[in-house]
Amino acid sequence: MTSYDRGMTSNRPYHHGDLRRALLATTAEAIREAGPAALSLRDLARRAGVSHAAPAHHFGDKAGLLTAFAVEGYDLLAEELGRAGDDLLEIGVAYVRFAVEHRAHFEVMFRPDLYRPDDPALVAARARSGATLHGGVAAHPAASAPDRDALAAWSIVHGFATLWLAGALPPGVGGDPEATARQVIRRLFE
Amino acid sequence: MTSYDRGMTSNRPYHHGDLRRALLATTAEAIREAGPAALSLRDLARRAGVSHAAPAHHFGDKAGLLTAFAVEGYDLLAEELGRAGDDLLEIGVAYVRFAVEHRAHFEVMFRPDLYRPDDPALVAARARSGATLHGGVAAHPAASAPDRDALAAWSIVHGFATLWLAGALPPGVGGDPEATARQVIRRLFE
DNA sequence: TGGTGGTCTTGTCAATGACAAGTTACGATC
DNA sequence: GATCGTAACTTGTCATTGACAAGACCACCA
Repeated sequence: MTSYDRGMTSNRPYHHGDLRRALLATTAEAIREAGPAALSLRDLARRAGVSHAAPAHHFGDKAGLLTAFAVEGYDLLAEELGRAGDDLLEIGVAYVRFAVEHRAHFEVMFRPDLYRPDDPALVAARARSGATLHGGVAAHPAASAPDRDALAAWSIVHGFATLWLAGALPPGVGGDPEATARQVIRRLFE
Repeated sequence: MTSYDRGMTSNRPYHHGDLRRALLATTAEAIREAGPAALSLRDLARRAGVSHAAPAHHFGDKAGLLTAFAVEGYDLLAEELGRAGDDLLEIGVAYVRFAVEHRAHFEVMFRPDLYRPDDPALVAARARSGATLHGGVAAHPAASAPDRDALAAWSIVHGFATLWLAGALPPGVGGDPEATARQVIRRLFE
């Protein structure tokens, strides 16, 4: 029970302290529970224990909040991809793992109608994670046509992750997305 | 200019005649303009020239409308995939073409949080298009591991289509999604 | 100590989804 | 071709939401 969980008549301080960060965390939680379509600024405010207009102060409007959320997602993705090293297979697996573990971020990132895709911070963050992915492809020994290979690799991991998150895969596909993804990606290298 | 384009004080008949179909068509139009997030039942009603509560009569609620819209999408997809014949490459191209030409349907179909994925009509329609896709993979000569190959093929075309629709691909990727998709899919068969 | 600006609140408005209750007209049956 | 059942559509209403305006609070620094 943190300070911003208290009711409004309590001794909760007027200033939250770190409302912006708290709202982004709560956004992930709310989206995980009911999808991005059901996200409500007022619900976020209630969860954070602040007034209904507090979120707008930090993000302007709903699109502003989701823009910041997408930036956070692209930064996280770049970090995870970088951690995967130079092996293209492992980078692909890391991409799928990111989608599964940070599904809320992933679901917003590729829905540009929900935020402002032209926002400078967003463009920069997207470029960073794009460079990381493309770098992994270029380092791959079998890269005869880097551009096309990068697109094929990105497509297959993105498609798998998307279908997994949408629950569109048949029940036969087992419970471990990473292991299944590894099988599928390997198909590209045979 | 059909009868339901007239204002409410005109001689527009009380009964629309084919409101259900008209609403589904208008749904595609509205989603193409502003994405599924901005879809409004009342806006659909205004476009169709009926009262704000008319859509609910045919579809129950917003999720009901989108369920019917997704069913329509899966039926269309099965039809287009069937038309592509037995060649796996052409089936994949047809999948991408469907996503681009019917982007509104495609964007709803893979967003189960927007509708009722358990609806019997939807389950049936999804099974139909799934069978068509899987059948194409089984007919492919190089299918050594049909399940994994089907998943890889579905992933790569779905991923490409999704990235294309999201505008996530770098500007270098040209203006013709079908031709680009063909290159990418071929990568699976080399 | 006094101000200055960022943080947050209260109040309000138009728009929306959902629901209830009433009205209109189609079509089957006699 | 009159009657009646029922489907199609309307009007009215309510709680919720996003956005905005105006003001209250408070940390920080001169």
